[in-house]
Amino acid sequence: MPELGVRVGQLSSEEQLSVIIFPAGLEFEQDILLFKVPSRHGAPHSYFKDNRVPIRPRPAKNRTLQGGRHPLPLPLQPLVLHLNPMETTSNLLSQRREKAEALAQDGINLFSNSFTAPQAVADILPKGDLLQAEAHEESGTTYRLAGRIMSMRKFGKAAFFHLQDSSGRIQIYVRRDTLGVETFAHFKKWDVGDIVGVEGKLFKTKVGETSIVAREVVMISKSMRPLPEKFHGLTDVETRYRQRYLDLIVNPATRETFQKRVEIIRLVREFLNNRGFMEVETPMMQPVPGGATAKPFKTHHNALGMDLFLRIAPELYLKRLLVGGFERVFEINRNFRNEGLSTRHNPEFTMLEFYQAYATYHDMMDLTEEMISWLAAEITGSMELSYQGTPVNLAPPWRRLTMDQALVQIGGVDQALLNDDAAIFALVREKGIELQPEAGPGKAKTELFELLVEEQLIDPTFITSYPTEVSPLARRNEEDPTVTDRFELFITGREIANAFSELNDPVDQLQRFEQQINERGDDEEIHPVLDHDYVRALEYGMPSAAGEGIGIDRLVMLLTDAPSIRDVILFPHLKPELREQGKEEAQAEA
RNA sequence: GGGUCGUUAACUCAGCCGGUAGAGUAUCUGCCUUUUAAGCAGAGAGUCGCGCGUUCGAGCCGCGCACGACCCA
Repeated sequence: MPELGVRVGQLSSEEQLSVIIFPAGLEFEQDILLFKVPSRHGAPHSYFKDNRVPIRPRPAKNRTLQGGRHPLPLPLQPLVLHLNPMETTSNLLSQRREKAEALAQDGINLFSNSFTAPQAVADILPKGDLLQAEAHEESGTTYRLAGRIMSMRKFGKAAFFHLQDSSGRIQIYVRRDTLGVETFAHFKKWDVGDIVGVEGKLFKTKVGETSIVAREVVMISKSMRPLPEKFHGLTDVETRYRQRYLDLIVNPATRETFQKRVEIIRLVREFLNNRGFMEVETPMMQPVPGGATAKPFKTHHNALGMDLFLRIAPELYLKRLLVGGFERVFEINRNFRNEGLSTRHNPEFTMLEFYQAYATYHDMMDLTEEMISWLAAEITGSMELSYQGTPVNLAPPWRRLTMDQALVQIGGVDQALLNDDAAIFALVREKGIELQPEAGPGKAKTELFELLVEEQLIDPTFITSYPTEVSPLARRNEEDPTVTDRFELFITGREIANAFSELNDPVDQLQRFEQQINERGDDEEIHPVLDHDYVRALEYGMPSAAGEGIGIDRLVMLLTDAPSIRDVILFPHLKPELREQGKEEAQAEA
């Protein structure tokens, strides 16, 4: 077996990178060449197509491969292969391109802008409507539809396809003797995935499917890529998240989920507007990230020469509006937290916050119960639903427990321990929870609650009387200052809402901010900075008030039975996938 | 951050003990004017995620990396 040398040669054309293969040590007069597409990874990839032995030269210009490793059955005589780039790159994409070019050469506009004002499929085909038309017979008015071809059954001189628009799907019947020979010939180059316009009358097929027999068909946008398979669809979750447009095209359930999401947010606005709340917009970029304890994203404003933070909560701005005299305000917008990702956490998520003057957290509980049970009925048609196989009953009234009651009744903690700080710390250690040294008994109780109780709260449950220690912005309870007038709402073991009677005593607020900073001051990532302006605002006087935050994404998950927050966010954050980028660029170059 | 699993044709997936990469759909060619997972006949299509190693030989074994899913922290 001869030794072989492989050398990366020069581009023989714009599209071909040639690789010269020659038996090492042999004299030869003619280059032996080989081909294939340049890779964007730097190293050209090539292989010897005839015998399928891969050769992978490195970017390093010359490299000798050991003979024994690569038993290439190369002839000792020089060999010249001429490979046509069109042949070697033949694939689905180029086939579509060729088809499109053929249509274009026949004068067909592949991206026509002239088919306007179509009707909606749903207007023609209301659900359950049985058409009056007799089978096999055209009747009624002419309809005009536009949408994407989702399936295609071609015959020699006729075809059926399904057209999908944002409202639904309808079958279209195409015949050569209706369209004319020329148009039908063009039509036969249409593919699943193309966006087209159709005009024609209704009829019923043999098996009774209401369809439209096309009198006219127009190409609106030629698709250059094949859609995922019709039967199994697109199931790869990574592709579904990265290429959400594809997911939306082929998976009706995805479309429904996001339609429901939009509807939920619309209904929330309606609910609050009807109760006199006004929607406001407060800064997403804040010089002092406040209103929650979380790691913020940092950015920089060049002209002002200052760092800004994407907000972790709108709370402090909304309460400034209470000071300003807007007595009922709400905001639905994104919050950003620079923390881990999970099935329940996305770095940006949508939060509803609302504030009502002259109200208490008890009013918020009533309002929340009413709003969410109403939403469920509107969206799912029932207050009893199933989340990931677990039945959940949202019908009011909802259970209300203090944290201590929940620890005893659900967590199985001995009532006697609750007023004994030492015993609580002992139990925490016994459960293997690690606490910061400065953590007090309130923090310890909260940790126990999260461990022992939280995930068992399936049906909606308000947990009240949160320790003051873990509630820096909430008003103290007037009878027991160690707890606050606060609740969190849990459904399916997850926190859905957090609300409290607002702290409006500027002296108390300043002290709590200072205490927070003393505890967290060394944590640069949390950036605890005292918001002096907020304290100043309180000094002017803020009405007594209650406020609440509801995680919209988690609420949508609940009402759409979505297992992951990524299923209810159109474009969830993913790490960039280099391989895909490479493919795209290679294709763009080709 | 740790563990488990996954990554093979455009899509959905097989691939045994390490021995020339397979199917269905999609695509292409031919036939086909009521089909609907249309049908019949034929054909083409692969960087087996990436890299290194072991081996005469790696989709398969080892190590590392990337991306994703789930669980844990």
